[in-house]
Formats: sequence, C-alpha cells, structure tokens
Amino acid sequence: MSLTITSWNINSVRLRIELVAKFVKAVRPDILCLQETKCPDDKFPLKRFKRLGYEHVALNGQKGYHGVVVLSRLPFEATNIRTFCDNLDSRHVSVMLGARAGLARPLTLHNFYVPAGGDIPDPASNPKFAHKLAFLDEMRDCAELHPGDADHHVLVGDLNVAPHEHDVWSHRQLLDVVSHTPLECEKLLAVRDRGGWIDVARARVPLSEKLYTWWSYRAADWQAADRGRRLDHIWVSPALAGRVGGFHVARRARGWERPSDHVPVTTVLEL
DNA sequence: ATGGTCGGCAACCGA
Repeated sequence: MSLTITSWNINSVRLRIELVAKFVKAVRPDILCLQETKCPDDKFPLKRFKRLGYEHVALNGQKGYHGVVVLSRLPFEATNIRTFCDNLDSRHVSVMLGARAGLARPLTLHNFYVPAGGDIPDPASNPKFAHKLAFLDEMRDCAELHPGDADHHVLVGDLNVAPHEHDVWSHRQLLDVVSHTPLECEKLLAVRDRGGWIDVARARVPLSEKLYTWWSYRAADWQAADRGRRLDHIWVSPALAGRVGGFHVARRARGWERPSDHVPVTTVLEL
C-alpha cells in the first residue's frame, strides 16, 4: 500500500481551514500533520476535518500559541505527547499505526514544531535562542528519536532550521540570521545523524539546488524576491529509505489568498 | 542600513 503524508505549518488552523480543505481535496494525503494551529483542543474544528475524511485525530493544542495535530484517514494504535526543556508548550505529538491501518509493520510518526528562537543569534543574551538550542539537544538525545534498523519511523514538522547552503536564498547573508546560523544548523544535523534519519527532501533534490518551504510575509512580492528558507522537513528511518515513492513542496500554496507563510511538504511511502 | 507583515487577542508577544 502507499501512504501519503503531508506536513504544513498552517499559522492558525481556524483562520485557514478553507485553505486546508482546498489542499486536501487536491492531494488527499492519508495523514496530515499541522503545526502552529494556535487553537485550544476544545475549539479545534474536528467536524470539518471529519467531513474531509480525517476521522482519527491526535491533538496537542494550546490557546494562542504553537499547537500541533496529526489528522489521519487511518486509525491509530496509540498516540503520545512529549514535552521538551521542562516546558509545557505544545510542540510535539506522535502516533503509531499498525494492523488496524492495514500495515504489516508498525509505523511511528512524530510531528514537531521546534521553537523559532527569536531574533538575536546569541544564547547568552536571547533566552528564546537558548531554548531553541536546548530543544534541539534534547531531541538529539531522545531515545524515542533513535529508530532501530528495522523500524518504520517518520519525523516531520516545522523544525525552524534551514541547515544547508541552498536551503536559504543567500547562505552568506543569513549566516547571522536565526534559522541558518552555523550553531543551530550543526545541532539540527546532529539530531538527524544521531537518529540515523534520512532527509527525504535532500535525498530527492540535490544539495546544489535551491529548495524552500517558507517565504516571509514582509516581502512586498514574495515570488519576485524569492527569499525563501527550507524550514519544514520530512525525515524517515533507514528501513524506509528505499520506500520513498515521492516528495513534493506545494509552492503554489504560498500564492493562495491569505496564505500561511509556510507551504505543505508531502511524501509518499510505499509500504 | 533599515524596516518591512502576520495571527491571537485585546496590549503586545511570538513568528
């Protein structure tokens, strides 16, 4: 069977519910992972998603800030929420799919929203950047994020780091800009390498090619300027590396009316 | 070199 998984920082799920509907009607992902839902769980538009075919929902929302959710056409065996840095912010939710979803081998999926880190790239003077770095260190050391050789694990989300030279519009001009500083790039790659994860986007798109998933709201014309960054990621465990059937960045979604500043990233797994 | 825009929620904080 093939399993389509999308990750999208939606920047308010209630405000953009019709954009989500438009996307899922076109792409029909089996599993949709959203970040920055900015929605308490008791206000989440469950009925609308049910009508769209997503009956199985793992929620981790909070009022006003952050918030993640996994929406699925297939049932879960289990769901889990982790906290990082002794902080109750809603930045992680994971699900496990198995026999009930028709999978021969269980699949674990983590959905993350890594702290953005504020403006000043100095952990000594900027607590938000210190928090981001500590969050990445804790991810690196988290045993649940170290899949075994045979495990089918997926990690997606807005990781708020563009780790490679061509993950940003200008490597030189962004070296001191939070999201592309060498320190946080090293830390994100350490999370990836400690877990043995494969970066699906860069397995499919050469490192020499520009690739972005986010464009600032502050540009007068985002498309003309094209000053993007690749902040949204899909990683798979080594056992899934040979089962990636497709990968796509829905750049067109940035041009929709009242868009999120992030666009959906999608992969297809052949299981 | 600087400021440029969003969303939540009701004055700014976070991005």
